[in-house]
Amino acid sequence: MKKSKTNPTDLPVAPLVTHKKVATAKGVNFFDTVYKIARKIPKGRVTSYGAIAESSGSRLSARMVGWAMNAAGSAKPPVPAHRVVNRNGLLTGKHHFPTPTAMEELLRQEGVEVKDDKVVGFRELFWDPSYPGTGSRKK
DNA sequence: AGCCTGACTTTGT
DNA sequence: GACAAAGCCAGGC
Repeated sequence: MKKSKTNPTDLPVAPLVTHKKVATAKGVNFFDTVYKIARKIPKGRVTSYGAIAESSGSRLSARMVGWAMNAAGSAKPPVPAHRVVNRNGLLTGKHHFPTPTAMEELLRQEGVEVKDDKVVGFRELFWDPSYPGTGSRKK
């Protein structure tokens, strides 16, 4: 039971990038999908690339999510990439931020405690785009 | 046009 | 429990 995208909330399609043709020649922008989901992440909550990837269509493409985030810096509206961490709750992408501390700083501002580059209580703060109500992990 | 890398994840040994 | 390999898609060279 993981075939349908299950978009409980029919959110408007992202305006996507204008000045650039943003990848994907297939019609559906993987990036756009990722941005859409990433923007849905509630404040003070975090999610994993795999969760986004799964909601995007395939969790196998978790890497692409990270790649998309890389482009997210130029995406509008800005994507809260700081709320996206790896499955370990580790801020793997912090090095890609303008500053190596920007990510954890942002998380702390939202009430997320970060210890040793990893989210404290990640399991509790984890927000699954497919199960926003329960907020629990599928696993 | 082809090869390599990349902010991940899962499974197997 | 740790290490290695495979799979996904896209971008850069």
